[in-house]
Amino acid sequence: MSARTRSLTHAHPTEVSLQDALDAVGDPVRRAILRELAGAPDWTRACGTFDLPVTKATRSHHFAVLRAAGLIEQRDEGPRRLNRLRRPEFDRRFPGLLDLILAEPATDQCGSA
Amino acid sequence: MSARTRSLTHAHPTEVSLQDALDAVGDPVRRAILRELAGAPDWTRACGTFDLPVTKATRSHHFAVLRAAGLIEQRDEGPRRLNRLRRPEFDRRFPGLLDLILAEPATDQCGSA
DNA sequence: TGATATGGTCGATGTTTATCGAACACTGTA
DNA sequence: TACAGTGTTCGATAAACATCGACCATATCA
Repeated sequence: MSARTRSLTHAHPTEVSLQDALDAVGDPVRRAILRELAGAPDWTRACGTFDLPVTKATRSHHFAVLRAAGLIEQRDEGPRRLNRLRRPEFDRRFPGLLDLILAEPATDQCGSA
Repeated sequence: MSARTRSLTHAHPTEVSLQDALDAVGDPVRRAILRELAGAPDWTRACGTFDLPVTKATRSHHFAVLRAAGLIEQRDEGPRRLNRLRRPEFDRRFPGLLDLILAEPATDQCGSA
């Protein structure tokens, strides 16, 4: 993680388009991340601790998309990168959307195996 | 329109997955259709009357996706195919989602030009 | 019957994107 | 310093999918 990369993890977009939000939420792996994140206190889950059927390269990609969409926030804690669901912020911008995602039952493919 | 095709336009799916709903709503052209449809009484708009930046082949494809997702219903009226937004049904299945789409401002690209 | 209008189907094309392995960067520890 | 653990970046690949032109089917009207 370079200094440049680290600074980007803290910055979250001021205004996210509906298109970006729907794209972010349109992937089942990313929805699994959101559900798993919603079930834990803030800043307790590192990226590598999620139960996902993809390699760490793909995993890193999905976290970047969620970050760009304003759905999560990240903070470096030693070698790991801890996550927080930006629930109130996202709810204010897109009321009801996150509730739909979190209400979705987890599949065999993505998480809760 | 064959008899087979016509019967399919009336049938709408009993249970739509969140994935299908998000896919359907993830395209800007389809969101433009939904917004335009929401601004008119039921069964007053034929497929060809929508202001869309695509050819009729693509248009027909988008209407089929919306139908499969349970977002619209279609009925043949002579040579045209009239549409109805299945708003109460969709709202009951995915509360808040359609509201987000309809609240989105129309772009230059898709509709309300 | 022919002409016109509406809409669907088919095959091809281009773009987007999810995915992976490999290499790299950083942190913490022995 | 060396090593192990965590996460990102890069290049390549494959699968979806939005798009189009061309053709087909149906309905209405002259």
